[in-house]
Amino acid sequence: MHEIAKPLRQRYLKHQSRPMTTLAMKSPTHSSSRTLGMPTLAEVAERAGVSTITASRALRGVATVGTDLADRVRKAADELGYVANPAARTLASARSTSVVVLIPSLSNQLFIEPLDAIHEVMRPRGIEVLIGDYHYCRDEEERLVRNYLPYRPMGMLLTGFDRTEGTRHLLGASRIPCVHMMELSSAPGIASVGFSQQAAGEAVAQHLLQQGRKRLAYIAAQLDPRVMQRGEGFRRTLQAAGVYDPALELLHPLPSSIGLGGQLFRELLQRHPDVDGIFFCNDDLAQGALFEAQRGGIAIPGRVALVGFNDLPASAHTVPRLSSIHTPRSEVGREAANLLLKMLDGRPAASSVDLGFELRVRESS
Amino acid sequence: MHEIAKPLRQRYLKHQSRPMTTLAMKSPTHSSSRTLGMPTLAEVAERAGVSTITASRALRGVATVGTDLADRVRKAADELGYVANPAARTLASARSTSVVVLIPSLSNQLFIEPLDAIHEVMRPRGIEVLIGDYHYCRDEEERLVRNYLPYRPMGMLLTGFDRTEGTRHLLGASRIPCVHMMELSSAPGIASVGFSQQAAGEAVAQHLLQQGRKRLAYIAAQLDPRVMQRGEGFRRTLQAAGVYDPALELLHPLPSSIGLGGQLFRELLQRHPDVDGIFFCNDDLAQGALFEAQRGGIAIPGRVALVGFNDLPASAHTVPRLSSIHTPRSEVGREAANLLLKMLDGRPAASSVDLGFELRVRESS
DNA sequence: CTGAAAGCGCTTACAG
DNA sequence: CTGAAAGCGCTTACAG
Repeated sequence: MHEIAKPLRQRYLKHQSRPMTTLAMKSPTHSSSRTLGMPTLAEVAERAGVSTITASRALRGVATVGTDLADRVRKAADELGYVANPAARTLASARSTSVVVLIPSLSNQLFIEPLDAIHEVMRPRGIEVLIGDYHYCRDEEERLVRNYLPYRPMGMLLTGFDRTEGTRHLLGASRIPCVHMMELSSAPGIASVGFSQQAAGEAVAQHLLQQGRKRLAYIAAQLDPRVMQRGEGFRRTLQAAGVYDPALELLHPLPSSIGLGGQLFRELLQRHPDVDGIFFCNDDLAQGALFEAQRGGIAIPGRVALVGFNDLPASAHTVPRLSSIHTPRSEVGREAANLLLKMLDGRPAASSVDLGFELRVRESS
Repeated sequence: MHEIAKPLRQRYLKHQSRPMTTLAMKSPTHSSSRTLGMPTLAEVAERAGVSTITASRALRGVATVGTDLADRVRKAADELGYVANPAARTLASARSTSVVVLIPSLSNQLFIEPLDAIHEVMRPRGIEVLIGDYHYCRDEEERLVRNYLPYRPMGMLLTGFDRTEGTRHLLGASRIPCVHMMELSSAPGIASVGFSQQAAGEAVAQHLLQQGRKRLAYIAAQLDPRVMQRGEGFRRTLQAAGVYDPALELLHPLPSSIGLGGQLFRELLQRHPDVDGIFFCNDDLAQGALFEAQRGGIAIPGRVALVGFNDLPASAHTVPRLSSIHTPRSEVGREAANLLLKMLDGRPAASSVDLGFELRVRESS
């Protein structure tokens, strides 16, 4: 379609034909493609009657500039609608204003909330956030790190600790400050914000045990490190209580979903009709089980108690309402971002922030 | 402007005075804070025994470089682990490799899918995507545009057409190629990828009418332009059928949610017990109504038929399964990204891509 | 096909 | 407190 291609070409010509208007006396010969027609620092400086360095300092709020001069510069910048060119700034200062966030999946609602929260703290500070989705693949994470490193991000926000040696090495060599989200590390010098996945699994097991349940199952999907840690906590508690049965662990590698939850629930009950309590690694699985139970006339929690994880929005509303572990996902993002900012400022900061979790017992258990 | 010309000329002299030494003997005095310790193009060029321009061209795949030379350069770059400095590249070429995506809300699941799809097409091409969440606020969108413009993005992906005069003006003056998502425009020169929101509303009304329903309501929240367009299509069809009753429109300004859906459903039935069909502007509202009906013993679709919008993941699984308009959200993102890429390449492209929608009749209607 | 020159728009480092 | 000089690491524009 010509109607698109044409305008683009014409636009380019337009640029060439109006160089003087904005840029006072810049030599017209090469103001075409290299110049962007935007006011530069030099123009601001000229208008304010100061040098470019002074203008630069005034605009950055460097204290050494006299208030009167600074005012003049700011006024000139305003009048011109000046905004600093980030590329020039980054090149000259060898310091970018971006932060990279690496998450296992953009399509998993779970990571949107921290991501959103990170945006909320970074954007108002003029920091861009570059997002990397590595699709739960460590090699892809390494590739992302390699691709983003040249951008010299001020810092990185990573998910968990499970990465390749290569990634670890790249990150270490780059000396870029990193904060790890969702899991906790006690290692000194490793910044992390999250909660204990294992303790959460233990809490669910204890709760179910207290309800007098004995045949307890774990249904999980995706099987990332955090899912396994939850399972570990659950398992240990059952073992300690002497009711652990490995046959009641149903682990599926596919992403968790409502549909998969229903399916795994059916399979489990078919094979082990005596199961009386199930812990799901994520609420969507549990919700699927809930719907499936309703269709099959299986009483919840009468015959089987169900407990989910993450407390997704629907869980407080299903029939029956789903018991779940509420996880502080937005808080993790916000605090991780704040922690990174503190580290960048050289301000004192805890290296490990445990935000905890909360078991919300509702109607399904 | 003299203070600009001067330094430049002098810089030129400096360049001349240390042309060959390039990096091998970089004066150690200033390799501290300004230099990043990463290999530069000049180092690659030196190692390959060519000029920096040739190295630059070879690495960018510019055809004019001899294959032998190009190979040498690539080899040198590999050995050095060279990656171009994006800031320098952007500054020199006045062309960035970023694309800005502006969405009304990051916390609304609806916009994650297009965003994800955009990432999937842009990232592999080395294009960064900068995300702007304007919280359904036009003024905030304008602020975002103002803040992102200096980054000189190659293009912008916008949501819908409802924006301030200021935003429109900024965008127009910047001449940055834009693609609009979710809604369609027939205006020439305006690129859009989406579907007809109004037609979708009409389709729901027709479906409900065909089921013999007569007292039809519209329950909506958030009330963004697309929600209103759906309502408009719904309303018109009811009017044409002579069954429109304005009292059966329940519009709520808060974000849509499951909880709100349940509440509005209850209110509506209380005030108008004879309602026999409801169209919800989003599935979460409809799901909330479904749960509420179940709790209140209201037969669905026996007493009231329910139809949602967007076909969110849970809708195919609820009891009863929810009828809904399936919208091509990922496709919108993917096609919008592809369209933008085509425009940037000057390749022919349709200016308006209608991806349609699909009414999925399940058990609730 | 290849390169010497010039420059992109800033900031750092050094003086005064 | 202010500024002249130098440079960040690339690419464009012009020659040959």
